[in-house]
Amino acid sequence: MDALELAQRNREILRAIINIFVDTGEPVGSRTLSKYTDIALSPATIRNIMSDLADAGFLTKPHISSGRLPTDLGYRVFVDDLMDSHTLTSEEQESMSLGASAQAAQIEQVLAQATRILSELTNTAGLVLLPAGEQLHFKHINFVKMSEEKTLAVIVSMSGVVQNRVIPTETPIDQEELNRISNLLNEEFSGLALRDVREKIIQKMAHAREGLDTLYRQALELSKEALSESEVAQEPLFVEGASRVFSQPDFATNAEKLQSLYRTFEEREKLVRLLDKCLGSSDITILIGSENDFEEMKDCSVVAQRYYMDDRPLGSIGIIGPKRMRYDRAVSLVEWTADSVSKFLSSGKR
Amino acid sequence: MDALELAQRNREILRAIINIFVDTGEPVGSRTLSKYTDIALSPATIRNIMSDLADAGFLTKPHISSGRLPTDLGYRVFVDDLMDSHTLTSEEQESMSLGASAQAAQIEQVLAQATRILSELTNTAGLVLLPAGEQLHFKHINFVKMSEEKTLAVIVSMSGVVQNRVIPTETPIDQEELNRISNLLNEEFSGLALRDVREKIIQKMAHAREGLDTLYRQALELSKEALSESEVAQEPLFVEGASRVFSQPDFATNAEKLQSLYRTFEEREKLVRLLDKCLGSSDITILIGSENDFEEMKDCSVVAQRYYMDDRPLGSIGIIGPKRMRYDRAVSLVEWTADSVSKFLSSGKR
DNA sequence: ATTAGCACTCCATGCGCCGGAGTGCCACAC
DNA sequence: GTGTGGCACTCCGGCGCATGGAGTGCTAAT
Repeated sequence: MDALELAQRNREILRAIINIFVDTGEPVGSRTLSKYTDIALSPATIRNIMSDLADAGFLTKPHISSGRLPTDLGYRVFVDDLMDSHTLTSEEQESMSLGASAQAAQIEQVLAQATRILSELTNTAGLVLLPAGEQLHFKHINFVKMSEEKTLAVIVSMSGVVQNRVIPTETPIDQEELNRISNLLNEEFSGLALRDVREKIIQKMAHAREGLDTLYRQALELSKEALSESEVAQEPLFVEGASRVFSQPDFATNAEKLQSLYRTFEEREKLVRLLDKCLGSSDITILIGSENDFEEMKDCSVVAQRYYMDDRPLGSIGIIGPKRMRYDRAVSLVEWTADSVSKFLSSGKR
Repeated sequence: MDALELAQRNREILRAIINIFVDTGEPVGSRTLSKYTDIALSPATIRNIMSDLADAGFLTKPHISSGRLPTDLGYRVFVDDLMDSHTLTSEEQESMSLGASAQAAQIEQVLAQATRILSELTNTAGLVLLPAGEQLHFKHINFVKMSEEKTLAVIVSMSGVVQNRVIPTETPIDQEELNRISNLLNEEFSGLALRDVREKIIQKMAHAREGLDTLYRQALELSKEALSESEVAQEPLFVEGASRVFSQPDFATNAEKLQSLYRTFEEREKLVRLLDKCLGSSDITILIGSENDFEEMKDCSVVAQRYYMDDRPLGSIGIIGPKRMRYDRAVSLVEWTADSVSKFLSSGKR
């Protein structure tokens, strides 16, 4: 029998073991299994099967004479093949309704709220990657003279994300002129992807070096600076409820791991990378344990999904929690959240 | 002998005990004290003095037969009267130089960087309260039409803080008109404190209900919404290096306390309140243990100081760490940081 | 007033013991 | 050959106990 096409019975047992382990956190023994499930087999038989499953790499045991628990691979086949799909209670669905209060809110606040709720419902850390870089489309730009040497650029994207950047200016430009420049740019670039705007600007600047009037050249100069890719000011990620992960019994014991986990959450950079990976796939992404490539998160899993504005993917939203989690619930809730957010952001406005 | 005017010798011993305890984290015994300090007294004598200091409320002991450690009150007299002032190394001073790279940065980034460095140098959590509310002065406002029902207001303050807010609009206003409104407001209100702007608007609206032309009335209407106090969108606080606090040996053992500490740092609201309290005093503020009124932070101390822009206090910057900290260093570093930031923000621009 | 000495307390550590849970394997039954 | 009962073995975790070290408080002597 091939490892991947397990006999139905073996699959059943693997499923039961994972369900119990997720519930209790204790390694599962053969007696427990024969007693507390409807599997009509003796412990001895179950032991044999468990041994097979262990040989196939789906189960492991912390000590030579203890019960079994799933490996990353075990979890993987579980989520891929064995998992029941979880249906959300109507309460759960309702608590995610981004109604009323969100109506007059900025996109950031809506996303933050959705993430907070997601974190609460799953008892894990909620994450959301904000629209940035490639995903942004130009809506409006505005320059404010802060001092003789500094100009502030405020860029509003179609999705409602606002970015600011300070631009050092060698020759002072007065506010009047800045206003005219803003108008010029707003007419010309409205609706384009930021990257296209960048390209266009560079093209124009290269194309007609002198032919343009000074105002227009200044406009290009400024906007090039304002839109430069490097060093985005905004933090592109919100994290909500990280403490929920820290206090999971799976971690709370191990001070070492705990610390590197803190730091990972604090630096955020690795979290960004994980969510960014999810942004690449239209399906829900599940990364189990070492499947995310960060050593210090090898006991964590990520479940994340893209959200959209009018069918254009903007960013991703999801959770990170202990490997031992209710994947069925997590998947449903993340999907539901991403859906709710997408609906909210898209034209119908719910 | 009054408790508050201790004999010089007793003060010396209290100082020594606190210094040693801060160093080692272990309760200090009489033998240690007579051995490792230049106090020329026998352990027995020291025991008597320690007993006096304990009676006066400056020392306590975790167990009946263990060494002594300072109470909150003990720390208090220490920082008020006994502490040597710490002089920063030139390295420390230099690492806080907010030079070059910060030149083209927004105020938020400068503050964040200063806080990060402060956190590193003190090995505690760095906090900074951003300018908000009362502290902000109107520089520039700008409206962007997001959709038929939503207008985005972008408010830039003199200090360079940018705030956004979404305003629901019942009757759509087109961008042209919004631009004119922006210009109107910018001319009228430039330089005023936001609160004064608010007041002025309300006055004007009450004063001449009908006499005004529609554009002007719309302008007032919109700006009133945009400047409304309630629910500031921005998070008014940055926290850097919170993990440094979590991993202090003083906490790492106690899972209970640790958890409520996580949450406190995550909610941030209490931290905001603490820093806000510091904003009220021109002196450096030190809150030891229960002196901050939050149960879950009774093992933490706060050291914070205001920072200024051109002699106007904008916000406060400081640290929060375990009660058992090097107060002398903390004070010097916080003062130095607040100073550096103030200098940076003020007219000379360093 | 200071100090030496002594009895006492308390904590942390190490050790041995034991019970419980579980495995692996062997031999037996169907 | 597939499933099962039985048995020996392993390992963890909790408990009791002894021990040593650090430190105090008190008393009596200087």
